[in-house]
Amino acid sequence: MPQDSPSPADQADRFARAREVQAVALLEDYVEMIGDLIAEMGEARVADIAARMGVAQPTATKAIARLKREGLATSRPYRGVFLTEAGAEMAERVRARHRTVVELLIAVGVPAETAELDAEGIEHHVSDRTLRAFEAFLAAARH
Amino acid sequence: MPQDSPSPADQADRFARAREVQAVALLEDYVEMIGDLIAEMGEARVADIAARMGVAQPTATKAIARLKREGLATSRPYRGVFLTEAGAEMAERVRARHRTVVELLIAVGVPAETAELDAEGIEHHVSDRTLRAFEAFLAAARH
DNA sequence: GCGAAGAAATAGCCTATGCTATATTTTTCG
DNA sequence: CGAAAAATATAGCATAGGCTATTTCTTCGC
Repeated sequence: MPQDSPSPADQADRFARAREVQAVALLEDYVEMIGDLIAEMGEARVADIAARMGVAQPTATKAIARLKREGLATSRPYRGVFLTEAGAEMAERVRARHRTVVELLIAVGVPAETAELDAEGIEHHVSDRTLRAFEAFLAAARH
Repeated sequence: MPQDSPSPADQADRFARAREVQAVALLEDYVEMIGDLIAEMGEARVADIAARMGVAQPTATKAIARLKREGLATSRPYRGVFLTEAGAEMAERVRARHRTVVELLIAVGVPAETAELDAEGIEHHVSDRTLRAFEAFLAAARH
């Protein structure tokens, strides 16, 4: 039997947090990818964004509209997509977190390929507190 | 520059997998919770399920309808909810995975409370391969 | 400079997951 | 036993995120 079963309210809070995280996860993925595309190719086109996200082009267009609504990106019709300052900041944070999660997984014995695959979903749920613990663990592991 | 940047197709596959995972995550959460409720209280009522999930009662009813559609649970109007064999099996698997994820997080230095909070979202993205790595790591850590 | 090709936007549809408000059924108790 | 209370179901709505089909705009090449 679990000796520390949480109260229903606590548990509800946990699920509520997981739901909130999930709501921003997509934004994070798009923002990071747009940052990648700009870094690699000089610009982020809707078609490339859609291809990398593995979605149809109108789906990407709709997501970009949401990014604009949330102040993370800008774009003009038939032109490329750009990140706002807030968007670029988010992209950098997400990229760093992704790297740390992959490294942590590898450090505890997950094969590199699997680590990449699982990190894509896991990273969004890694809180700042947990991220710091991961960094400390990795620093210690590196002596 | 990232020396191992994945092909757009590979990356799209990763996102596709993350999306699939997310689609079953809710089912897993409900099934696990229904299992908990039956174990603790002898039965799982819609109102209790809703309270623990932190959602309105009709939302829980709708989710239960989906569980029934997917062959994971059964129920009759105005009566409790029960798990099918498949549902019970899923509940056990999810519960074990949850425990392992929490333990792993704690083992790498995450505070217990934070571990519980983050595990709620992380667990769904932990593949079998990664779960086995976690178990091996924990076994080694315990000597 | 103009027509074809390509890229992006728009229209319209679907499912999942939330919600509130309201009906219905069951349970409880005076 | 019958009415009030509690539990559950249903109706109806919203948003997010998918899709295909179609329109509109830009770009390219002759």
